[in-house]
Amino acid sequence: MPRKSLKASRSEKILNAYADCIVRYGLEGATQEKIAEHAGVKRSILRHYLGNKADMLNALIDHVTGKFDSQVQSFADELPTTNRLDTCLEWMFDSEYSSDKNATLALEALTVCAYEHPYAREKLMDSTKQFIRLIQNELIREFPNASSGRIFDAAIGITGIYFSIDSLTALQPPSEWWSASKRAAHMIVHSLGAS
Amino acid sequence: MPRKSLKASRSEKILNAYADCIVRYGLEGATQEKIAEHAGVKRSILRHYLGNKADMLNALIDHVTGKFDSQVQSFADELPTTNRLDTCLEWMFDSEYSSDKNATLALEALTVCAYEHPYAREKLMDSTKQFIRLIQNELIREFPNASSGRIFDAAIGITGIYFSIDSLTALQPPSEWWSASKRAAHMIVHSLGAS
DNA sequence: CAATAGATTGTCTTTTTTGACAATCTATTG
DNA sequence: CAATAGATTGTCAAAAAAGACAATCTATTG
Repeated sequence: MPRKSLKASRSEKILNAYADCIVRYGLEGATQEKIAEHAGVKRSILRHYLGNKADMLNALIDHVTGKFDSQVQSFADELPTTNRLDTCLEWMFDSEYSSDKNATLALEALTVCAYEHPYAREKLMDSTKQFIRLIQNELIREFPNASSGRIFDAAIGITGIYFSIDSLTALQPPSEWWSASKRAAHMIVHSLGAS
Repeated sequence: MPRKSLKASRSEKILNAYADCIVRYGLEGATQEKIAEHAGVKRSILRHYLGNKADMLNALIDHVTGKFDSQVQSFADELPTTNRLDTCLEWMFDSEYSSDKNATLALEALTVCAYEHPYAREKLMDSTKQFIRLIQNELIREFPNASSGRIFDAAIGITGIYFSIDSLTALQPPSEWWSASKRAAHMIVHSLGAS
């Protein structure tokens, strides 16, 4: 009888706009006005679909972490059977291969609310761990004889380099910083081989 | 005849409070009210000493980058003559040795305004470069025969690992992540030695 | 077509944040 | 002590942001 709900698609569009805004203006700089403008809808719509400010933030946390997680998952699924580790680093540190860099940036932008927001802290931590685990798995596959400790250290290092150069995007670093980051990640990999 | 100005000391105190606030609440979440409360002064004082919102932001940019730069400088100055590189990594990745971690965190919190604020972008870029250069210098001292390219790659990697684990502070990562980061940095160093 | 449930728009109020400035207090020096 | 220049406080107005809700429009189905 009624008309079919647009809640799913509208919420998706709004939350994507929200994520874009926190990357550009910061978490508290992402006002409802700006979000609505980015999403191309009226501000009243935000409330209609996502509730008040606190509700929206919770939805955003789920959205951003969920999006990141699924991207990590498909990233892993699409890795080839051979040369996986090199391909992995290639994709991570080459902008041309990036499906949607904003997922990582939004994740980082959210961390500022972790102090006051335990739920955000947990989810962000989980997503971070999952990404580290992805790197761990690829390292294990390549170096089955390396100790789990060294594998973990390497995974933390490579992940850190990636997060770092990614968050530096706002400063518009020269492209050499990206290639240097990639080579630094390779250094860690080689160090694993020379155990 | 007049009374002596407190501008320097008051501005310092206020800007430190401002920096603390952007670390905790984000750049746009750091309202004048909160800054004043953290600094233990009335809000009117902020305007008296530092002008309006835009003026305060500019002052903050100078303050944060200046503080970071001077800490990097004294960090370099205090390094011993022997075993410099190891000590360097020790200080970077051990919370007990950290003089004031907030300097790096404030730097990172400021990057969100780099999109709209070219002046901030420049200064943040300069500070980042200076830090990278510090690492480069220590690497060169330890590995004078390594190519400058590999030195740079390693410096970018180590710096990235540091910035990354530092910014993860908000998520309260286990202390093992810090030690793992340190060992990852060492992996890069060792990789330089095995050229 | 008629009824329903949801979509969309518009407007108003309340709260938060910032801006502006007057008024008062206090240290310093001649 | 008296005058000065700066410190400090307090108050009000403007603007920005969020909250609330009524009114209207529209797709869907019996």
